[in-house]
Amino acid sequence: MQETKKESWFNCDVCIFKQTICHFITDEEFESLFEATQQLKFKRNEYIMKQGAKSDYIVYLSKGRVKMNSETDSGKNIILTITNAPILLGGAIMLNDSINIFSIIAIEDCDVCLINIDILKSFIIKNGELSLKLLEFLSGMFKDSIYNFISLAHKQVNGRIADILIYLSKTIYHSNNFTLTITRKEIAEFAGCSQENVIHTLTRFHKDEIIRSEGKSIEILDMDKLIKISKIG
Amino acid sequence: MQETKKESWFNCDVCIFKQTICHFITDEEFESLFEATQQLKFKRNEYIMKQGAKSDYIVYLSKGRVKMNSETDSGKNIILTITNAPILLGGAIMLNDSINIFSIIAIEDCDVCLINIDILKSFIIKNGELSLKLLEFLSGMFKDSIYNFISLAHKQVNGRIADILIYLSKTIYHSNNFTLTITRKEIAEFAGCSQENVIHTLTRFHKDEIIRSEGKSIEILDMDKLIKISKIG
DNA sequence: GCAGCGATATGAAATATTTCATGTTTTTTC
DNA sequence: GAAAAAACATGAAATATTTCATATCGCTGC
Repeated sequence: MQETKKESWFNCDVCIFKQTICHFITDEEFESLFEATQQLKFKRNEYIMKQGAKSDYIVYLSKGRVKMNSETDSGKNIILTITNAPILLGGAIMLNDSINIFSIIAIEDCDVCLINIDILKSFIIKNGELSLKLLEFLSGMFKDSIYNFISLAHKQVNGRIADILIYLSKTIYHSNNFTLTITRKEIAEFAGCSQENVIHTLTRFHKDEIIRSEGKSIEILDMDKLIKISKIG
Repeated sequence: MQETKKESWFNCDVCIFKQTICHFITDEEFESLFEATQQLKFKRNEYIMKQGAKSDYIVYLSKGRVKMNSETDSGKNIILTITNAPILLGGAIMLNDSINIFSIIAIEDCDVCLINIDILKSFIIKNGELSLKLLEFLSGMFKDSIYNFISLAHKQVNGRIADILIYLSKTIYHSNNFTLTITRKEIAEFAGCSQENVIHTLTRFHKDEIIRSEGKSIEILDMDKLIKISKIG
């Protein structure tokens, strides 16, 4: 992890967070927030936010993809959801607790700004409209994790793998033909089943010509069939 | 469901929501919010908020207990969490969407105030500190549902039933000896397994003298053992 | 107070999933 | 470029869970 100088690394001109917040605060106020912000790069599998740790910043993910991960004492993981930049990741502030109940981990190389919560809160207190706007930003990831919860609880493995393939295609990679940036093990953690079961299911979908699966490369051949499997569960 | 006159039903003097919000808004502002608020009573199994419906209010549960429920097209249910009064239930506003992705259903007779979102938002815009306070109120239910998600994903049925018994004892009924206000079927929907599996597990815990189970009456005999089962999963 | 319905309970058979063992392929490190 | 490690793949056995059939108990409605 490499700490960088201000504005010498990320292209702040196209930053959606900056564009949004500058509607509500002055340039001077933005400068004070920016001075307190850390711009960092994370490599795949590095922790952006650590479960169990205290946290006094929120994360603006300007580039890359992350997973929202929960780990048991015995080292078992569950992925609550996966998400794309650009996005604001609230972690603790979202759930009103200073201790993170899950980790946020890079699944690809990521560009991240760590934004000081106390300064941000001081702007929120002065400008209530800002809080509604930030809430708008912060809620997406939780919604997706609730959809995953619902999938996990309602469906058998076929339906869950179908859900995940659809989610990856439509929301993460924006293509029916994509190169995975997560392993089969991570897909299993996302689906709440064993790695062998994921591999068996992907193989069966490949044989049924629903997908074409060649290592990390996945192509959705029959989205309608996949959606049908998702619905059946 | 019975609509009632203002202040002729609930004891508003002890209302935590009123006490809290009156720190941030004037009596006149409170009056205008109150005039737009509906005070309602719900019986067990009545819908306070309906999945798939639009919603322009948030719910203050002043008395009773509710479940946060998701239903599939085929009628299968999952309970994301169960919660006690007094609590503020945000539904859509929490996830920044006007359509509810889950239902809130009474599991006992409930007293509820439906609070107009637009009026509340107009206060938030004027007073940013209020938004932080409301966020504090609104996040608890989601946090509990995330804990349930994590339990569901990490653990086998024994561990999940143990988790639920602990949660009911410590958070819902505040006693090691309680009368259930949910059925075995609802416990199964909360645990994401079959009703027979819940009954088998409760019977086994009864035989192992971890709990005493007599119909709706449950007593936790060995909380340490239950916690151990919860940890093992 | 009784009949009917819903909830609870039990145990066995069927199904879904995990675990295990082993091998192959791909990626990473030196 | 090669060796080692990680990821992927396969199939069978073991385990967890659901489904099914049946019976009993408790609650609701008339």
